[in-house]
Amino acid sequence: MHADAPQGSGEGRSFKPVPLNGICALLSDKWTVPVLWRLSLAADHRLRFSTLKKEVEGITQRMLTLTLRNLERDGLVARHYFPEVPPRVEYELTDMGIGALHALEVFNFWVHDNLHTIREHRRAYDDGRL
Amino acid sequence: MHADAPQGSGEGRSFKPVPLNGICALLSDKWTVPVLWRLSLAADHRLRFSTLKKEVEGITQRMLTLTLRNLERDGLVARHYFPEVPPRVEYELTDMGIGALHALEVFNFWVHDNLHTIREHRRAYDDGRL
DNA sequence: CTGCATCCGATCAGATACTG
DNA sequence: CAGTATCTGATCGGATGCAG
Repeated sequence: MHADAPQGSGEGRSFKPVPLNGICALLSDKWTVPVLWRLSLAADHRLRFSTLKKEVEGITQRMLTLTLRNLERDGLVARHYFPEVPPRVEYELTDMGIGALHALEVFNFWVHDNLHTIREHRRAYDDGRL
Repeated sequence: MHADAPQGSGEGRSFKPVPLNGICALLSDKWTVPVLWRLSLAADHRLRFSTLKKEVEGITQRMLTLTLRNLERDGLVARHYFPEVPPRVEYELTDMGIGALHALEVFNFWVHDNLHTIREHRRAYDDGRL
């Protein structure tokens, strides 16, 4: 556990000052997390393009293609092409992709726990602004 | 520990399907994490506007203002105004702000551990594309 | 089925100038 | 010092049409 890391005191692991920028951009891409998430729910972490398009709420074909390209480029997703007719393509979550999702779990829980409070803050703030 | 959460099996905590969207947007705002981070490094989690502007690498006045407004609105940062001449304003990380940063630690470590691998994947992918 | 190309409106973010 | 206002180029993302 590294519950106190921000202070940078000796915790066995030297704490690098926000390397988040750059790679973090990947996960702020609006569709990357939903896509990774949907893949993680599949039995073998594999889904076809068309399935993803259907089941990732609201994504367009263009955005799904771009998102998958970036994820493939970064090694979070593997692309499997089957030259049949009609063609079939499956996308598979790699081990690193699974790791990324796991690394976001704690944050996910935090959001879940604090969503209500944040919403209230927003309402209070907006009320004072009218 | 909830190392297996994505499958949604009973782990004591019901796993909500990606509530990340919406609030997650906050933290994908490019400047929010750097600003929160810089505040967390201050002795009492407080810094003046001008200090932040100087020490958050590359941020413009406009973006700093907007970022701080959003963080204040969400309750992650508190604004303290001192009506002196010249005016002074301090921004303080709230407990919730500290919590948000902690919730991102695991991801931060993941990025640190995988940055090199991701870069290599990118290079390999880009080479194949020329 | 999968995916690329194009057009186009909406939003983002930098630079600059001005105020209490 | 700590903002606000405006202008503007860049990027994002949706819609549509076409191709292997």
